[in-house]
Amino acid sequence: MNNAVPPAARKVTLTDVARLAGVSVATASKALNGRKQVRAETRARVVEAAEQLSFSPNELARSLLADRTGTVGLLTNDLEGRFSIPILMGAEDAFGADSVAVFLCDARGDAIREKHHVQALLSRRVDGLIVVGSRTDPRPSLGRELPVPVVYAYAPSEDAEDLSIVVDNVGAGRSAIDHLVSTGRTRIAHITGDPTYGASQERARGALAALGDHGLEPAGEVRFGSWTESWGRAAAAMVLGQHPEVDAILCGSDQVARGVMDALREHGRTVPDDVAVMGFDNWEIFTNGARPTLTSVDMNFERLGRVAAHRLFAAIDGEPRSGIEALDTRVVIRGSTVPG
Amino acid sequence: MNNAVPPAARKVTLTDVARLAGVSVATASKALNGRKQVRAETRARVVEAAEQLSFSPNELARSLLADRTGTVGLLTNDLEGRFSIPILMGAEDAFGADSVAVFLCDARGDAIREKHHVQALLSRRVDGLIVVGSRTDPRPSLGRELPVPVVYAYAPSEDAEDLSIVVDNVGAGRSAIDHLVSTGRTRIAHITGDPTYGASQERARGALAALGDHGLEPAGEVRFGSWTESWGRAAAAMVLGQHPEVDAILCGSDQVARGVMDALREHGRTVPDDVAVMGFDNWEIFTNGARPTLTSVDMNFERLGRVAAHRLFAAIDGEPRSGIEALDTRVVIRGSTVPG
DNA sequence: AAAGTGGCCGAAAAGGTTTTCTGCGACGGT
DNA sequence: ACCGTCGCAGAAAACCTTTTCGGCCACTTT
Repeated sequence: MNNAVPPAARKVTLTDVARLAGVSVATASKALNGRKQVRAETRARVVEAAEQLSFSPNELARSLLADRTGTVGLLTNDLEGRFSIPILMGAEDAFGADSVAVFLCDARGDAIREKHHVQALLSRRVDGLIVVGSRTDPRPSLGRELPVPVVYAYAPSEDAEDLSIVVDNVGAGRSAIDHLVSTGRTRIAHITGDPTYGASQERARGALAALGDHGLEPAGEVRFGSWTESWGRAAAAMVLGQHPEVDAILCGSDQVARGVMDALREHGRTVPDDVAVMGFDNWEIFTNGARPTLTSVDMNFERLGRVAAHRLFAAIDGEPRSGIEALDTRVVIRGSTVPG
Repeated sequence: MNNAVPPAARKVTLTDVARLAGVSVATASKALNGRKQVRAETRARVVEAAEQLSFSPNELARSLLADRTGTVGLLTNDLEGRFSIPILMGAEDAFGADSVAVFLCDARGDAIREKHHVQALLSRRVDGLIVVGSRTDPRPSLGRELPVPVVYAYAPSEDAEDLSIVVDNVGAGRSAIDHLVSTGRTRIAHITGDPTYGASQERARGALAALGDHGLEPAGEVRFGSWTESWGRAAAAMVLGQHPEVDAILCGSDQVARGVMDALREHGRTVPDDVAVMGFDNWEIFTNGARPTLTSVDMNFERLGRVAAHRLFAAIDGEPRSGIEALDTRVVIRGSTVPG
């Protein structure tokens, strides 16, 4: 009947344990940490005392000596965002395994606030930082002179000496086209989102390159707009008007794809038989709600977070890297490109 | 040309500052902390020395003395979830203002992992905890004997002695009906999600109560299913078959509402002229993508996070509360209930 | 029996900061 | 000229843990 959560973990210190066990603090410390310099019987007494008092060592004091705190800072810029969260989960996952705690900060895209947070994290002596961007476009470096390693995730640092882990958007565009072509499509249009986003440009570049490799011409220019369903509807209507022969539409995001599918249905085209549709991001609330369910390119954000965390570990352990590491993506095939 | 981020923040300690300023560490400390026991000229010298070395005080050492660390733990159970994130943002927001850092932990719904995380947080001497649930249903308490205050957010604790901040789902159901009735609707159906969720039950209860208050009968039984678009489509078809006179459908979530709107369009009913549609959660990617845009009940999650953070502050400062505090919701009116 | 060996434990320092208390010099008042 | 006061600076303790080093004892070896 011992409580898992101690009644008074507050003030109980190693000194108390030592006193109860009738030994010195030094011995108590060694006993609890498995050092070899202590007799089995003594160790048992100390362990029992510690349990009885539900002793929990003060990590602050421990960190002060070790100058390793076992904490890292996770600096994000859009906590509400579609991208930060899975990355954050992956990182939390990779860290959480061992005894690392994660400080979460949201700078909300404000450079001032970001500097402030970095300072606060440094004063808490984090062992490292992961900086998560909200767009794939390069972002300013935190600087080379930080006392701890930094890994940039999703949005790369402008400084090539920093280490950045990003998604291969060009490759994602290529693999999307490859998939569509492999299902026999040849008259492919591309409707995407905000042209100021690096992601839309890179995906389009990859898609066009792959079309070229297959000896195909795109069905009309790439259509940039916004990352919304309504743009998808509008653009799809335009494509159907100008290129009625179209047999596949690659969409810059799942939301755009939803709009496109709506418009296709209203124009009497069936998916995937008349026209195949495909999105990016594999946001399941969109892909699985669609009729038919939506094929999409998964950006593997969680893996990105995990990789970033591992690279940070390596850097903390003295194995720094630099440059941009692009992770590949994966096509998740559903009903919108291959029949039922 | 001084770098905002110091070249060697790593090892510079108060002792270094004191030496450079030609004073003792005690005086340096007092100078930097604005204590009154130091001459203005001396203070200036210390401050200058600190800046020159870009000194950043070691919070660990400081916390060790103060037994306030200025950190709190945020324990969530679905980091990917729709609910945790805004709550987390609100909390981060409320904390971040001052100099509080947030430890983020995701227990992934596993009680063992949760205990583990609590222990880890306590050993890092957090000043308090916020526990965010993934469903509105009550969850087991962490126990009364924790050495720090705890606030439960979204999912209340089973122990009434704990303090829980939740959303008023019953009130949300009522206000939804009130809105529909105020737009002249009288034949109202309710299609909602998973019946095992407290949220669906409570919203339904509130909706039925409000209907009664207005002297109205619901158009058929409440239809429970799942929180998906496809359920919305299926249920809407059933409602139209059995109650063709229906002039409004209240949906248990925005996703369900999207499905319902799809089905209505396919059955030739226009929204909102023939049938008004309304959702819960005000998830903007769904509400704004819909045609017409979707009226929804906003659960004010961010405010919930902020309130939880403030209550935690109060508790840390010695003003604990207990019981369940329900926050009200707010109807966001869009095109699906009132013509554009 | 003296010297050496090994096992076990405790004293003390270290880590960086804040706070309390003591001390020292200058100054005003008588 | 002496005493008390005041302003300012420094020494030291405190927070909690880990680690190094020295010491003690019992035992083995010659």
